[in-house]
Amino acid sequence: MKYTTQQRRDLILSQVLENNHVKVKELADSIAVSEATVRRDLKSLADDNQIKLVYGGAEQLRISDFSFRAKARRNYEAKRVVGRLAAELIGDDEQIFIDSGTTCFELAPMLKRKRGLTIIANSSRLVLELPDVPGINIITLGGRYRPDRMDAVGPLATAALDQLRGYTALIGADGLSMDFGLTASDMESAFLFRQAVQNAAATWLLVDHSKFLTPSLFKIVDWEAISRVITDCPPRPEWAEFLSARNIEVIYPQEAAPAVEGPQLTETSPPESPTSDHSQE
Amino acid sequence: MKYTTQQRRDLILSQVLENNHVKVKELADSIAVSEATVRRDLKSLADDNQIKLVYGGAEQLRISDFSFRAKARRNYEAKRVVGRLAAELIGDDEQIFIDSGTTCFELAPMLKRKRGLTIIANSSRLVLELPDVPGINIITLGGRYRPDRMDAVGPLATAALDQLRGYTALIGADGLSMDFGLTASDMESAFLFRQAVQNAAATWLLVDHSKFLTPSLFKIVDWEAISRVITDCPPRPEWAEFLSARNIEVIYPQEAAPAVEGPQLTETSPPESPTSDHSQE
DNA sequence: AAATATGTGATTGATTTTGATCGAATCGAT
DNA sequence: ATCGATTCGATCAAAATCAATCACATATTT
Repeated sequence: MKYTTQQRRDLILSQVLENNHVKVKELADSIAVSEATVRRDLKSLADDNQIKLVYGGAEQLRISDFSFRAKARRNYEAKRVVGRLAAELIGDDEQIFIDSGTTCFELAPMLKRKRGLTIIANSSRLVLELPDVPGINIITLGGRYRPDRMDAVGPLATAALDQLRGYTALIGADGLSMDFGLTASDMESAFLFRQAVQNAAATWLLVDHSKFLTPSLFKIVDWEAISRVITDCPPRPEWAEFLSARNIEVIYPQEAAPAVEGPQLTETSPPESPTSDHSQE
Repeated sequence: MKYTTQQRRDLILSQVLENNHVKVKELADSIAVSEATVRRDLKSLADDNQIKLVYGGAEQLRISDFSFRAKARRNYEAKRVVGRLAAELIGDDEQIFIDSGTTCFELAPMLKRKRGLTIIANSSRLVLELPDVPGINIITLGGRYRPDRMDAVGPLATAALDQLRGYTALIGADGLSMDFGLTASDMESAFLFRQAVQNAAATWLLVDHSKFLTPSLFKIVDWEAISRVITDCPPRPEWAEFLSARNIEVIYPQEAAPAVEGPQLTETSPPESPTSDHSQE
């Protein structure tokens, strides 16, 4: 597999962020390029103040938004698949709320072609990622800003949300439980998203398959509030039955992998993703 | 499968937007056209500022706030001086509102040492620049987000501001006029800052000397609302008299030269002798 | 139908990136 | 401090990619 320079550097950067430390030798080995190239890449990243060079390799510079970036890299491809599916279901001239999690974050770049879209968000990181095109209106929620998560929560955020109705809420969840509903590991996010869902005209749940395994601490909402689940592979039979019994539509990729990026899906290795050749959906 | 040129370019563009980068080879392979054609398409898209070319392919272009940077560069040193002066006047455990202009922006990095500070802001740009230290609480105002200015305005912002009182408002202005008061070139900012000033316990005006010359279009507030003016050099006599008559405290660097056009103050401590022989401008 | 315009693919020379080599610098252990 | 083993940085040839050009096919206009 050959990468462009940018792709390779991006890959190296995520390696640095994931593990704190990388070695030139290991990188050269894992990406199948020469050590000279790896050194050039590391030098370039260091010049951009993205990493810090150390003897034998490199390590990350600051811990500031490490947690988010590390989280975002986890199941990255699965989240992208979910994001793309969700984007396809969003029409022009709609109003949507997007939560501040990493899954919904992947949705942002896919919205560049929409027109007349209104996006409500409490995450600065998401807003920065949103396209700056005339057709898209962005509404941010204020509130207590949390630098590590780059989002706003608290009474002010809730109050702002209370001024808004009729949108479609797109939320992720850290965990799912049949009897306890959607859960998050962060209390304030959970509270805010609950409010967002309650005011929404409809709510879609965006989760990758890993979320079906591990429930989290704080409840967001019950299953009654959910009208659609968008995920990256077909749910297990018991989940399919559970969701269908509650009249919740489940959406996942229809076995057609987009032509250009078939081999990318191997990272998380979801159950049988047939790498078909060029087939349009 | 045959595409028209436009269809092909749309397809390529969405590939670039969805994946972060694409390679010429893969695109040529996937769409079944020659690499020359793909390069022409990429070039065309790049000419339209839709993507960025990189060696081996293309990637989506990063959001750049060029306009903001260009503006911030103007009178940069003067703004830094004003920012530092203002920071020195802010005690621990205070609450301040900071406006979204470039002058107040320079204040942000100077607040690292403060403890228990609460900062209210409507500018993402500013919030990103604020130090991420435990002692500082940040409150953002939501509202209609303007990507070019990276701030939030409109009814939601005003409503959020109405929940807050008792803070000190630090605002800049694009222009000053003795009879018309503080003015801004942007209507929505002017409206929001007026609200901020009206709810504030005290208001400080942060301006560099150039603002005393040119009034702008939209009025923010009258001089009655201002309790302090922080600037980079002593005001001209008529302004000094005007401000003193209104009981407005004027603050400027002690060792600063009288108001002159052009020569910027040196970064740390300007020398007492303002007559640098090669005063070039 | 002829002429024109536009788009495509192949070729060629220029440019960029990569990999290998070698001396210099750095680290760890004696 | 000295030695041995890595690692680094610079240099250069090879490989990959790019930009320009030309010939040909297709669509559009006259």
